[in-house]
Amino acid sequence: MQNALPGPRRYDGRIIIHFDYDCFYAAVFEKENPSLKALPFAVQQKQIIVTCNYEARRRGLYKLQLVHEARKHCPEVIIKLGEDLTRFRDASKENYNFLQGYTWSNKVERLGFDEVFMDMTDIIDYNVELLNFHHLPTSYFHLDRSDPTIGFSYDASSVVGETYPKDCADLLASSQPAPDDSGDLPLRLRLGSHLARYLRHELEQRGGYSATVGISTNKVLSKLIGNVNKPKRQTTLMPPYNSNIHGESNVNAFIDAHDIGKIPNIGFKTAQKLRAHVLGRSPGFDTGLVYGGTTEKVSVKDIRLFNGMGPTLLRRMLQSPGAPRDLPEKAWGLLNGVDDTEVAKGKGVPQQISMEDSYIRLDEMSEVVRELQMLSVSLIKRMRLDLTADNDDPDANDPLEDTNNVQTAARFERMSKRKWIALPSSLRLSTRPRPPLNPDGTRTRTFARISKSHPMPSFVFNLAIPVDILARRLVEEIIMPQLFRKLHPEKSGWNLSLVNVCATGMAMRASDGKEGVGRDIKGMFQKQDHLLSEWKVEDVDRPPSQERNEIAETIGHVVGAKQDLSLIPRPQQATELGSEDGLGVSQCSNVIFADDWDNGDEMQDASEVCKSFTAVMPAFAMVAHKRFHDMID
DNA sequence: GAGGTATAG
DNA sequence: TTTTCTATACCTC
Repeated sequence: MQNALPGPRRYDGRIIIHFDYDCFYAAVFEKENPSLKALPFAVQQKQIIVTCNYEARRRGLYKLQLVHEARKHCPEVIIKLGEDLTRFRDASKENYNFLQGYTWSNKVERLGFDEVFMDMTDIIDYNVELLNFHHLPTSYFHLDRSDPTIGFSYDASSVVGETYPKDCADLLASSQPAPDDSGDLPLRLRLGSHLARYLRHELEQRGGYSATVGISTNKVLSKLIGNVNKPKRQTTLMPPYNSNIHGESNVNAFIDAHDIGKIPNIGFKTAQKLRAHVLGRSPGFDTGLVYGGTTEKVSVKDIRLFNGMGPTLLRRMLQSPGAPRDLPEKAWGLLNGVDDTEVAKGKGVPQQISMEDSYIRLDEMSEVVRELQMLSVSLIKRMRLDLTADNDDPDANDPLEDTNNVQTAARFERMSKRKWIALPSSLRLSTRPRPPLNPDGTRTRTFARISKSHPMPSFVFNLAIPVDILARRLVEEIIMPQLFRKLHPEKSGWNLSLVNVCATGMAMRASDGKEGVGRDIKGMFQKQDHLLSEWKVEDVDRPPSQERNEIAETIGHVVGAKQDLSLIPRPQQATELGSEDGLGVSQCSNVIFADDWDNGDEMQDASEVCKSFTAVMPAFAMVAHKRFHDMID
């Protein structure tokens, strides 16, 4: 009588496994230094503890705690700085690739650095077909269709690991389809639990990462059910998934008990609207430091069974300009444990790459330039890492890092073998201005970002130029004059609490096998050097020649991009120009030039960099450089 | 595409 | 939501 609407239709034909690596950041450090495992250990970014191991949690520390509070509470705590995400990103990618190797469908999706969804439906179905129902306890799980020796032995007569509910009588109904759920869901979940246990074990053997795992039929259920037993445990959500004459479904029982704010994809805004409706007033939102502490408790059940609740009422509540069109339907599904979203297939390259830093005070031009330079260096390095592949083996992403500015012949050779597999079409600068104080002296806090975009200049795709040369050129020619200036037209008066640079709009490049345009990069560069001298006498705005287009394409020119300055600043060939007056070296960062990038161990001294740079700069670059100094001086 | 919001870890 | 450093999806223009 209370349940006005039947709820959205279930589809439980999939088996989805959700992995959540236990205190991932801490685990990465612990792998580097195993002695940390036995100690209370935490990872810090800025003034907060972003995660800590279970030894630290046992002593009362928790995620997102302020560092000084953590130290006060537990003076023995070991703390490491984790603002540079490189090691976490690398470990995450390694784990991801490892798990990806077990899927047949390539439906493997990463959520943040420490979570992975896998759709194992095809593997489970295959193994169900091969099952001998007379010998379930001595079954063999096949991980490979073509090689029957690859797999593991398991007991298919029972689920492995924890279950929800705890004391369910799985089983025995093994050969008979359960009357409450269509077909063989109990059996398939059981196989899912064994597959999960195996992968968890492999993950830990391989890389030392333990995981908390959930097994169910969709993303939201498998993610939530994993949380029931943490850490180093797995939990399977057991049937019945549909309510029947004997009682409520395990899905409703499980989901109903959650606070609305704990349901994935129901974020703060949506949760507040839902709370407001069942409370009949606006729910208090609390600015205290305790995370998730003081929001008023409204459970999924309170909302699901609220008078008149259903997609129609949700439409009235949640439909607003800017909101996703299908949010009401989605939300109604989530309240009922229904989630039809697919596990995304592995894409190979990210959609965007960004680097950012936050600041207590950043209000001077010269400091902004320095920070942007550092962020740009990191960004270009990451682009090289994540958006290029080895020419011979496009899948092998050997981490070629440029740890210094030296352009050695050996490094050049390795670089020449790399080619771009995707190109970002756009460069975006975002800032978070610290809000000015109100007339009454208070400060309205806002965390909104503002941003401007510009086409990504093709010169950043030149793999033969040291990263910080490219970064400096990017800052001087694009980021400062084109982007920063538009965000903050005044020379002073602003104060930034955050700066972010982002490469976005990845365009995949044809993986043209052996005949690829990028096969002879070295030769092309020489050809391009020749073009440089030709260019000097040309008007910069003149349309590029056909030949220049080919070169630009070779080293990664984006079709449609306006600027086509794909040039290599070769000191020997550059136009001799007078240096600018009144330039402080401090305003130019520490750029080191290779005299000859085929024999780059002989370096020019790092002093007088700005002077040297302008001296060797082609004419077109001078314009931008001059404008840059006009701006910051 | 450009700029913003919402959500996630 | 606020504290970090990201990433994705989706909205309007």
